[in-house]
Amino acid sequence: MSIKKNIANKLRTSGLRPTNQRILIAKNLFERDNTFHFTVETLNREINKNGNKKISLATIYNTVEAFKKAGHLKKILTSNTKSYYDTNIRSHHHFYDDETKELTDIDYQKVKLSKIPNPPKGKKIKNLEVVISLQKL
Amino acid sequence: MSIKKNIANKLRTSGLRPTNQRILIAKNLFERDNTFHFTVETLNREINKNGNKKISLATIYNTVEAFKKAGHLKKILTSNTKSYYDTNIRSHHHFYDDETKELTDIDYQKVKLSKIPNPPKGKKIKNLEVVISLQKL
DNA sequence: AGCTAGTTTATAATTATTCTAAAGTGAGGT
DNA sequence: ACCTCACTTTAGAATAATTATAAACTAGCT
Repeated sequence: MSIKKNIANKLRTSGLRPTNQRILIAKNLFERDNTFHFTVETLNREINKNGNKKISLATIYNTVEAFKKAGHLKKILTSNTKSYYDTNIRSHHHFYDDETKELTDIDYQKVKLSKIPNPPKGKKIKNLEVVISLQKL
Repeated sequence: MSIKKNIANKLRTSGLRPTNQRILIAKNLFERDNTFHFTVETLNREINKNGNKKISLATIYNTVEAFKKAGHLKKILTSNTKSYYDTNIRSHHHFYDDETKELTDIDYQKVKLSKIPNPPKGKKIKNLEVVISLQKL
């Protein structure tokens, strides 16, 4: 099956109509060897770089949000004012370099929590993330 | 010594000239029984609520940033597009309720990490924070 | 092929933050 | 107490990130 058909099916099973824009964005996000950390801005740049037909920024915002809702993307915690997303949706942790604003994954097995608190009543834990902020030596 | 004098000295020793605005903001932030989680918006509302003379938003931004630099405030990690600050500067962790955008402290001893990664070379760890995102049961 | 609800688009609107440059003020010296 | 001046504050403009609007487009039916 072609990549395009493959992606289209993935979208369909997520309840998302496989439009050309969504397929193109999905191809850019998910057909990668490594996980991808991005903002709407960098994703847009990436798409244009590959010589594709330009996609409206609003569509990129909508699509990224739709992919997040469908569970294909995760929002990353930062102390920044713009939103970062991650194609790695497994529970995992990050280094965050405050100077360069660069995010890198931390290997899952490199962090071990021996104790975590109970959630407040009426709530359950949706996600647990460790962020280690870095600075120059 | 009066509260005002006390705050003025704290500011002076941080290299910040104790202006009326800074003293008023500091009073609102640090003369509390509990730690305070806030955004510039909520802080501004708080100040106005107490019947004080209005402070320019730009000043609040400047002051909060200056207090952060001086080590009196910490920026909190969220998946939000606006900046949250915390008057609790000790290393500690948070619950973050994605629906209500509410932040609460997690008792330091309620989280234990038994393993953390080495920082990348050339970098050292500035801060480590665990954020537990919550959702409705 | 035609219909329709879901999608995309350019653009406007909104929100959060930073910049600017003029007016105000704390603190040291007189 | 008064001067001076570097540091602050201020209103408003500028910028940046995101969301809303409403007209045009299109995937997936029949």
